[in-house]
Amino acid sequence: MASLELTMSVPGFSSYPSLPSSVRDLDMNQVPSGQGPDQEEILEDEEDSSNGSGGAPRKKLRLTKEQSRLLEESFRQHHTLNPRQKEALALQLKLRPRQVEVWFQNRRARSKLKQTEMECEYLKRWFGSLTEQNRRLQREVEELRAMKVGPPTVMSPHTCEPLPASTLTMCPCCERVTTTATITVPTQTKVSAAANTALSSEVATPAL
DNA sequence: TTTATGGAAAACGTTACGTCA
DNA sequence: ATTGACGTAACGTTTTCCATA
Repeated sequence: MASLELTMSVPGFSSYPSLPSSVRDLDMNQVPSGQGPDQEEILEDEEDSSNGSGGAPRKKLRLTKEQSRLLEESFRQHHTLNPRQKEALALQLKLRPRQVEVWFQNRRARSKLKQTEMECEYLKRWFGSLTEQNRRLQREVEELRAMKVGPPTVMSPHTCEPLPASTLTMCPCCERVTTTATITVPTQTKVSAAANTALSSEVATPAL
C-alpha cells in the first residue's frame, strides 16, 4: 500500500501532532491582560450583597490585589474547588464561598476563551498552509498531464510478454489521482484492482 | 443489568458595574 | 462632564455527572 507522507511546516509553529508546543506551553493561568488600580479596601459589607434575587441592585466589588493573587495561585493548583477548599479559601480571603465559586467559574471561562482563540489562530494558519500545499500539488498534476509521457512497458514474469500499462487518471468526484491496473492472474481470472493513491489528501492530520 | 430520577456542580450566556481613555 | 470600550463580578439557565432506587 503506497502512502505518500507529506510533512508540512506551519508558519510560526514548530511541529504537531496534537497542539504545537507554543500553544501547549502557554500559561493559561496568566490573567488576560489585567491591570487595575490599587484597590485598597473597596471591600465588603458582606451581608447586603448576599441579596438573593430580591430586586436589590447588585453591588459589584473589586477584588484586592492580594485576593486576586491568592485566587490565581489557587487556580494554578486546581481549576475546580471542592466544597472544603472553597470554604477554606473564602475564609482566607474574607469572601463569601459563593464569590470564590463565581470567581473560579469566570476564571475557567477566561482560560477556555483564550485557549479557543489560540486554537482558532492555529487552525487558520494550518488552513492557509494546506491551501498552499493543495495549489502546489494541483500544479504538479497539471504538469504531469502536460508531459504526456508514454507508459512504461512492464514485462510479465510469467509470460514474458508486455503487461498492459497502468493508467493515471483523476477521479472526477474526489479529485484524487487514481492508479488503475488490470492484473492477469495465472488461472485466467481477471481482477481489476484500483489503488487509490490519495496524493492530495494523504497529509497527516494533527490531533487537536 | 438496565433504566429512570433527582441533586450537585460545571458550563454557558448574559447583565451590570467600575475604570479608563 | 460625557461617552464608549473593555474587563470582570454576579446571576440565571442549561448541560453533565453521579448516586440511588
